[in-house]
Amino acid sequence: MKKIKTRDRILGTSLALFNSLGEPNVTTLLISDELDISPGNLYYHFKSKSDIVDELFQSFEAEMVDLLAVPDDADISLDQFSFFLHLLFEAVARYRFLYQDLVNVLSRYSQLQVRFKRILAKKKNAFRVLCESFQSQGVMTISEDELLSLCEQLTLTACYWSSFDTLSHLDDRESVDPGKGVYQMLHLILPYLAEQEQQEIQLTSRSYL
Amino acid sequence: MKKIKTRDRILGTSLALFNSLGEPNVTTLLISDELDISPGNLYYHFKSKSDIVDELFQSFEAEMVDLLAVPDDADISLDQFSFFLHLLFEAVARYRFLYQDLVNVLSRYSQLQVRFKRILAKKKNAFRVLCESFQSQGVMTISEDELLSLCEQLTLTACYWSSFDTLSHLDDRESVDPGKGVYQMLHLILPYLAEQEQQEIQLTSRSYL
DNA sequence: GTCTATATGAAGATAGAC
DNA sequence: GTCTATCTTCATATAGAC
Repeated sequence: MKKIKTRDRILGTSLALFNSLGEPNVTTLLISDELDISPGNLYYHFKSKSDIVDELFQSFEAEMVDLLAVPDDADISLDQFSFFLHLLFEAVARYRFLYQDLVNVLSRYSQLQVRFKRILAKKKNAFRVLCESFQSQGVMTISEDELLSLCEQLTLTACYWSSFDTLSHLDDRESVDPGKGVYQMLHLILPYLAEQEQQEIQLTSRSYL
Repeated sequence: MKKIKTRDRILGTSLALFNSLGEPNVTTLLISDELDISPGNLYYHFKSKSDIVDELFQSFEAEMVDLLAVPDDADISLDQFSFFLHLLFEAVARYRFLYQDLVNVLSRYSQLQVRFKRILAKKKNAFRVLCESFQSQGVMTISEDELLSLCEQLTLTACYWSSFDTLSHLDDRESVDPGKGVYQMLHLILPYLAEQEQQEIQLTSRSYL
């Protein structure tokens, strides 16, 4: 029976509450209440609420940097791409409190702005690298203009899909299914794929619904 | 020299502040300060802050209902569609405070949830009707699955483009250019258009950048 | 209609005992 | 490490004079 450190319990509970209620609606009192510890105790471990947000963001950042380190020389298969999308949506969903009130969060924790933008740029770049890999394999045909627009669209969707999906069921905000997001993303690249791959994607993507 | 009623000045200034600073960051004190009136005066005209939000939402709702009343029997040209998108993005931009912190706003003003969802459904339906018009004119070819996915994507983009774009320049939040949003939207339908219309769209859409 | 003054309450944060 | 008690700040909102 391992005892989890209070510090880590605070982080875990904060993340869960942020995600389900929205970060601005979660007070330090609510966090400590949920953990059955005193507010004072919470402030013994973190000198401010923004320190909690900071540390959660750092985990998010680390996960994303790790995930988005896409090799730009290897040939990526569509299966690998789907898997990548799946991991991406799961990571975003795990930290969805950041995206749900993005403008608000970034304006109140302004030190996160630059770092968030950097992740966004990495994301867009990863999509570009992946699409270029598809192109060089002859699986994708697309003009430069359309490629830029597509990558922008993929990035937008990767950010906001889970928030958009949440709108459909604002009541229970606990569960998020990344499946539909992956489905949408695959359908974005679909028109630019070769005949055979289109059929392949249409089959596999359907399983995500 | 027409004198604008204080009540309307409150609405206008609130909207401007909400859009540029984010609704949660705008206090009633800030609004009255900006207007050089006393907080008490503000509360003479609106019994609570949520009444201001409510009334702004009502204007937004009215504009959207008006705009989204797309005739489902007429043939819509691509030019008309572009124009429609332009109006749509302008309307969304004018009330972008709603979208920037959507989850937060809808959770704190829960009476808006149902109404917002209704607008969202209308939006998606409008896109569907428009695409079906394109299909019946022989301008667009698309399968049922793809059409659903496309309409979802158009709706998502119509909601979040301006927030996404804002991320690129979080410093000056006053100006929003709907052009790039329209460009993205046109590129979403592009792959499903007939040869000739593709070229047409590529030309006109470029002018939006 | 508009003001000043003030009540109320909540959230973030600290001090000091155990 | 954890608690209780308390402080500060600030936002919403009201009362009553002009």
